[in-house]
Amino acid sequence: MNRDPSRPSARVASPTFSPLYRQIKDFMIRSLEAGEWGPGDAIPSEGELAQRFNVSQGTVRKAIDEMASENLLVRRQGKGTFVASHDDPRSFYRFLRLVPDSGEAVQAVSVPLSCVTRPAGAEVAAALGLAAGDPVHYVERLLRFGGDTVVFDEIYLLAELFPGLALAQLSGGERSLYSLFEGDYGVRMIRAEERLRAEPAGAHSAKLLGVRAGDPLLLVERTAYTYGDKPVEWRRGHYRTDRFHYRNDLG
Amino acid sequence: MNRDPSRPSARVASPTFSPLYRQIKDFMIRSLEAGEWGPGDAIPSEGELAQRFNVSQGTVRKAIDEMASENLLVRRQGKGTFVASHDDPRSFYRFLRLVPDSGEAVQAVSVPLSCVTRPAGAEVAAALGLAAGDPVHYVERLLRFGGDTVVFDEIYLLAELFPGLALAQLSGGERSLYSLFEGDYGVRMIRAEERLRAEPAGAHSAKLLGVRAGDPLLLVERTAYTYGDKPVEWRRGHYRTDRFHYRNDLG
DNA sequence: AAGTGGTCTAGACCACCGT
DNA sequence: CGGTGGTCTAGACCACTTG
Repeated sequence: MNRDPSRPSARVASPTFSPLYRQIKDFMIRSLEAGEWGPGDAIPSEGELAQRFNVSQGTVRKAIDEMASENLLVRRQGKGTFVASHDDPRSFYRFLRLVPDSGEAVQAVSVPLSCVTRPAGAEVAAALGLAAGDPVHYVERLLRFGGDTVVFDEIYLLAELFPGLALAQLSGGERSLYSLFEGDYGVRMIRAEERLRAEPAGAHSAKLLGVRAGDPLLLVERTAYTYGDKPVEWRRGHYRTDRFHYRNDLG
Repeated sequence: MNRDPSRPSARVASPTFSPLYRQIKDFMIRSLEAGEWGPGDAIPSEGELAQRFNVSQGTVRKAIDEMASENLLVRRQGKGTFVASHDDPRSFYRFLRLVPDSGEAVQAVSVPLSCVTRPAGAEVAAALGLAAGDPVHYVERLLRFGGDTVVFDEIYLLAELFPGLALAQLSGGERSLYSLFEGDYGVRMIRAEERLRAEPAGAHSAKLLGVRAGDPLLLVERTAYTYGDKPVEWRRGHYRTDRFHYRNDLG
């Protein structure tokens, strides 16, 4: 990694200075982005990476530490370090904050209703960094928790990243959508921003969720990003919150 | 810190094993809890702590790293490490996720309406770990953003921790409540859990927020904790979300 | 037993901050 | 300038997992 053996602390002389471990981290993120290591795979051991980059193990360690804290990698003592995957139950509920008011968590089941490709409207285009009219997939689906229909989602996806997406493939049922996107299209959701509001139920939402039009619903708008902070999905979720609530921890 | 100089990696032989840096962290948290270092104060330098605990600087560093990532301490390069404070603008908005839909953040102003002491109801007692009937302070207040009244809060506080709390002291205006609690009563809020729902506005909320009864509001119930995960505050916030929204990042 | 991540040390130098 | 945190090294040993 551009090191001069004669000066242990030498760094790349560059206008945009950054510490060694961060350069290594960036390099590794680029490797993830390029698909060199796929979700669930083990990456090389710390020792091997240290040799490869010609730095000490502690420096590699610090790079991996940061990536693990950003949920890009998962460390498992005695086994190795692995690329995070939405299949892993550990990171399964990272993007679903809805929990039942009382009692144990029930498995969420996704019920896709429709899937079409159409030109993006102004709002969707802005959220996804597209021009109005660019093609997006539009998916409607419900989320059920043991018989209760709790969420109605309207989901917009960059069409170019999900070629041929159709209703049939979305019927994974218990598999999360992000797990499916990751496995079938190699698109990994890294982080998301959500905006929450209260809204009166529209006629369509009310019917699907079994409430009266005008009843209060929790509106959750989400933009999800892959590597490189590229927005890939925008969704509008309508949540029924009489028996479930959205849980958030302020650390 | 119970080390044996003849064995560099020696640890305390104890049934509840934990690494050295974690023991040091726990010790420092107890020091914070005991008020040895107050909010805003500088703690001793890494080198001095290393000497005091008879460990290497790297070990102290790792303890401090964790505490900094939990927002208990704040590092400032070249200056030192400081006890986090709600006065610090950096951690000012850590517990307020409400932001205007568009445009820049406006300073929030707190308008206290009432402050009384009364016995806790069942729900409040459960949230605060009290017996029903134990005394709590009950505070009503509004949150205004540049003329807009956006939030109506009903706040319950452990009475024993805030002796003599009265309406007059709450009129800090631009100071956050948590900053006031920390400065006037030495009670520092460390973390909080929130539960979000949509609710129809009640008559009281509707009047205060300038909406019609039955209009959808965002209901935010929060339990806030001090050191030792001790619940200290429970509040129910009614948020008007037509021009503001609750922002959440899923990392 | 071999391989991995996790902890700990001792010491060096760098970057930033105040005086 | 001296003091602080920030980076980096080289090497040791511990704890966990697998064969």
